[in-house]
Amino acid sequence: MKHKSFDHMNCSLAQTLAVIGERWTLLILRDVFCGLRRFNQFEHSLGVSKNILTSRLNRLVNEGILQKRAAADSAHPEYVLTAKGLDLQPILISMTHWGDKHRPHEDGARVVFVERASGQPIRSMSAVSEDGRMLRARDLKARAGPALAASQSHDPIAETP
Amino acid sequence: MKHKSFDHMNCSLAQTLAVIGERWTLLILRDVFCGLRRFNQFEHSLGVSKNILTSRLNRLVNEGILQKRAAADSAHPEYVLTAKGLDLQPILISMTHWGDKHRPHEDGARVVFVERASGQPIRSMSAVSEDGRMLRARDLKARAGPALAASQSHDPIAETP
DNA sequence: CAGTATCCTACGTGATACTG
DNA sequence: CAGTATCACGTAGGATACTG
Repeated sequence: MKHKSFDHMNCSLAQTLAVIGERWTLLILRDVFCGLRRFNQFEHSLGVSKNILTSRLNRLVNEGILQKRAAADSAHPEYVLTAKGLDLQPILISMTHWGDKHRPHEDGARVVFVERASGQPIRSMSAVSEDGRMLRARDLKARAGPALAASQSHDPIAETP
Repeated sequence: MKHKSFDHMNCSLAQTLAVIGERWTLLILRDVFCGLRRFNQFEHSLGVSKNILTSRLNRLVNEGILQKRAAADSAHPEYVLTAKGLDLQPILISMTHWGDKHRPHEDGARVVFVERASGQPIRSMSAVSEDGRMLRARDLKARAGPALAASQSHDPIAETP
């Protein structure tokens, strides 16, 4: 009667959740994306217990999302994103945009993602067609890929209100 | 000594996690995006207990992400996405893309998102500049917005490996 | 500072029986 | 079919003391 694992599900979303689906994990990653690197910093930023933080960091290292290494200037270890971890950024940004829009702060945006070179804010996250047009949710359709044999393909969002 | 709630955090990502951060919630939403609408369908698709499913669906309805209504053709209730729910799509797609890339199935993609009109697959999710260029993770920077008063703005991903 | 090591709680979860 | 209602269980989570 253990908790069911998502690992066995043949679903890319479930696979992702199996890795970053625990409560604190995405908040830790947010901090890493914001430039925090040390155990100490995470602990104070999040107010999370040491044992949980340890466990989550180890998990992320084992999954190849973070790399643990000795910092250049000090003897203290630090955690930095791998390429695999950097690839999580669209997820983080999408969630941040959604929270900003649908659970807004009265003073406005809490964080703004800008292009490093120009300082200009990015567009809100959206699906984009091959030739670069922004697509709304109902312009899309999910189709079963080669790894999903005989699954009936429902029409994703036909006639939503 | 309760579990800490994320609600009070002044962070858009935490706000989002407070709503959709529980284990089953995103999988339920995936099913809704894939066209499932009825209690029965979710139950069989996910293999989740009725009580959990009930609780999650109620939560999503209360948050304004799903709308519960009587189906046109039958007396059975059905759950459909609201506009607020449809806005979650970039999150779902981002997570699906990540899972497909970093925990791949040997046969290839499990699901492909295509443009409804053309049938052509969409681009992989990415941040996009105001003038439409795709931006990589390290091209971006997070800046504190108006609602984040005196928070020190670390440099997000300076010199990651 | 960066963890380990304990101990404890309660929430998320699961199985199943029951109901309109 | 679409839930409610119980009951039981384990894991995430939390607090704190301790260590190299």
